Amino acid sequence: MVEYSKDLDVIFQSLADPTRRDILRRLRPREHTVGELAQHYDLTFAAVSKHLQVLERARLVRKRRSGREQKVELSPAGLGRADTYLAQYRILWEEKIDRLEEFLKPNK
Amino acid sequence: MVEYSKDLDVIFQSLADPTRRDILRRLRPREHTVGELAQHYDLTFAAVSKHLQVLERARLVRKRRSGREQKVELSPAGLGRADTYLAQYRILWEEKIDRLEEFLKPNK
DNA sequence: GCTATATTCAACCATATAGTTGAATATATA
DNA sequence: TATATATTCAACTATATGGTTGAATATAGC
Repeated sequence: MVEYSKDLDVIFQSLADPTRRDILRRLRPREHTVGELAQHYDLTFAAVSKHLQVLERARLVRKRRSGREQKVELSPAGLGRADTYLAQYRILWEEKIDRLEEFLKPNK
Repeated sequence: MVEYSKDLDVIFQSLADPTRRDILRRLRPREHTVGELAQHYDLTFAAVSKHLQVLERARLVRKRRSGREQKVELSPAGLGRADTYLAQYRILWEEKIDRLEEFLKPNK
């Protein structure tokens, strides 16, 4: 009865947390190690590590080992999936905004 | 320390539930009453009503009373906000896909 | 091999969330 | 006004989530 798409559950759930969104923001320009990321938050290392696991399950980030560190980078998979989902609704709200602009336009 | 944006918390939290995404899908072509929506789910009326409250707080839907019914329709506000957020990352994953296409292209 | 550094795992706790049931409210109609 | 229909509210329950602490694992370097 419900179009059940577990991947969207996990992706949107991941995006619903401000610390996780902040991690994504930091990863935008470049990859970071887990430790580098952890420094910026008033949380335990373990808590940040768990946030990264959540982001990884959602395929919003990827990790790869580099010596004793783990390098974390953005992954386009999850972000693309979320974006594709919202694209279904994009026409709707763009058209509403168009109508608003039309309404605000003085004349012609 | 964290770019805290409560509206995105609420919007993505709303989108993380399959029943709520299904409700949005049903509202795409036209508005529905709460009762019409509730019919489609194996949940109590109250449960569906609560899902709608969550969607409303996220400004993903709007309700307006019409006699003893409540008409529910999509609201562009929340959807637009989520879409704008993801747009920051769109370049990233589109460029990754471009690179993939480039890689797959036979030659030239 | 021993020790330090980087990260994860396991167990636990508090709070939030999705669901229920039954009562309350709002409106339409006889 | 009384009754039926549509919806929400309140109280409660079970499970999920975000956090902690302390132990475990993996790798680097002496």
